[in-house]
Order: sequence, then C-alpha cells, then structure tokens
Amino acid sequence: MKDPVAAELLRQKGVKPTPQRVVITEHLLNTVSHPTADEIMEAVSDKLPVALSRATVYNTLNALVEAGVVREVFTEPGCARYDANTSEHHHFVDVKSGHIFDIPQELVPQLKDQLGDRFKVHNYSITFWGEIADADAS
Amino acid sequence: MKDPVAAELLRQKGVKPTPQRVVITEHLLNTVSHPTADEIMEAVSDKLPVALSRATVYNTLNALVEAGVVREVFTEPGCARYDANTSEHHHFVDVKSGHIFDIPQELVPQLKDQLGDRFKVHNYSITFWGEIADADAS
DNA sequence: ATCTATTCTTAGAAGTATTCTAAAAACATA
DNA sequence: TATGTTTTTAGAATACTTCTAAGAATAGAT
Ligand SMILES: [Mn+2]
Ligand SMILES: [Mn+2]
Ligand SMILES: [Zn+2]
Ligand SMILES: [Zn+2]
Repeated sequence: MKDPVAAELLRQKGVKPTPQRVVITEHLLNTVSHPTADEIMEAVSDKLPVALSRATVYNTLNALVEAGVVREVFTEPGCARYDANTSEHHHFVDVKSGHIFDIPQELVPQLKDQLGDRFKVHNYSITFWGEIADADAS
Repeated sequence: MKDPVAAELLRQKGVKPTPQRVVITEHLLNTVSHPTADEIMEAVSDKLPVALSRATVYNTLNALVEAGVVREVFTEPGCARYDANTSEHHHFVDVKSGHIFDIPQELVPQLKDQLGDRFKVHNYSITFWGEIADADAS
C-alpha cells in the first residue's frame, strides 16, 4: 500500500518530498522503536530504486528535525535516535532490552515553573532507566 | 597547596590513587563546569611530570564513574561530561553560554513513582534548556 | 523542448569522541 | 632482587556524523 500521508506531512512542514525523504519519513511514522540513523538506513535502503547514501540519511534526518517532522532523542552517548512522535513526551529505557518507551507528558508533573525565576526554562527532557514489568511490548 | 582529599576519596572508593587519577579527581572536585574528557586532559596535563595519554584520561574517567567518584552527564550528543557532584541532581543548560548548572533534586518533584506499576524506575535524569536570569554565574 | 539556476543525492574522505592494542613503566609482594 | 600484576603510554582502530566535490534531478523561464 502506498502511503501519501508522509509526502503530505512533508509538504505541510515545508520540506520537498523527495523519494528518499518520503521513505525515511514513512519508516519513522510506522515504528515506535526510536531507531538510529544506521538502523533507518538499513531498514529503508531497499525501498528505493537507487543506492541510498549515508549523507542523505543524515541530511534528511537533520532536515526533518529542523522542520519539526521528527524529534531527536538522546538516551545514550554516541548516537542520536529519531522519533516521529513530536508531542511533548519523555522516555523510558528498559535497561534489560534497551527498548525505549514513550512516556506522555501527562504522566509526569509539569516542571517548567519548578525552578524559580532565576532559570527561564525553554524545554526539558526526562529520561528514565529501569525495568518494565511485562516484557512483551517491544 | 597539596590536597590530600582527592587521594583519600579515591582510597575510600577502592581506587588506587595514582598521580594521574589524583590530579584528574582533584580537577573535578575543584570545578563546577562539567568538563569533557578533552577539557580535563587540557587542564590537567601540565600538573604531571610525565606526558598524559588520552587513553589514561578515558580509563581514569571510566574507573571513577564505575567507582562512584564522579558522574557522567549527557547534555549534548557526541561527548560525555564529568561531574564530581554525585548527589542526586539534575542539569540546566544555559543555551546562550552553554554553561551547565546543577539543579538539586529538591527543586523538582520526586518522579520515581509517577509512572505506575508497569515501569520500575531505577533512576532518571532531567535536563533543562533555557536562559539564566543574571548571567554572571559562570 | 531547451536552457539555466537551484536543490538534492552520491561516494568517499574527513572530523570528532572514544576504545583498543601492544609495549614500557610503575608497583606490590616475596 | 626477582616475579607477577596493574597502570600508563603512543598510536592505531572504531563509531557516528559531517564535509566535499561532482553528478542527477527539479523547477522556471524562454
Ligand atoms: Mn517516542
Ligand atoms: Mn553538576
Ligand atoms: Zn519519543
Ligand atoms: Zn551535575
């Protein structure tokens, strides 16, 4: 099934929907796994008739972040992960499996105004590490 | 002034206080700036009679983290920062200057039990980005 | 349909942070 | 002192990301 939603989303956000960008965006829209650039490259390259370059993957991801189509998530040093869930939310890392779960903003108290008037908070992110009770949630 | 406190701390934590380790620990105890490995190397290498190797800096920092002498802090992709403040606390990054401030645990609500019983939280970290009111706080 | 300017993609090189390797030095113990 | 263990060292290797320079695709103007 072809999926016009990715191309449409890109257009809305002012990003020209090239095949490479569409296919990467599609992949992120259809996963909850917070993949790295490498994982995205791996997953996506055979959906294009031409060779896909590392540079294009990184260029595209940077463009998507810039345009607000996806979020960059940092749960570990060394590499960024990407997330098509752009709502305000936080992350839980299962230390056993490495799986990353979304924690909606509503589950944690609003922290913007906790710090007093010395610190003007633009945004913040919370990363939780721990174990998840029933492990069958990928 | 020589400072026996670093060596003593290392001994307490079960790390043999070699000159390299002492000098790196001393530097971290005497700064609030959350330096990177590179910045530590730069700051410390002329306090030793011998050449200091990158590998030793990284080995030492890993050993110190392992032993609980310092904390690793991730506020940006690409490189780790180090912090001799091992109390539970969080971080505020001034987006103008890049300076990183400690936010004591008491300033934010306890989040360990917010997530329901599905997620067993071992620990968590909050990073705030924003601007600081009076900028003269280094 | 061509021409032209701009944007996008490509392969590979370069850059940056960190770890690995193998050998030398320092240290501890007998 | 002899011996084994730990630590440090310089440089190579690795991992992730960005840069470079050239070609391909695209869009607009003629
Ligand atoms: Mn997410
Ligand atoms: Mn700190
Ligand atoms: Zn997310
Ligand atoms: Zn800190």
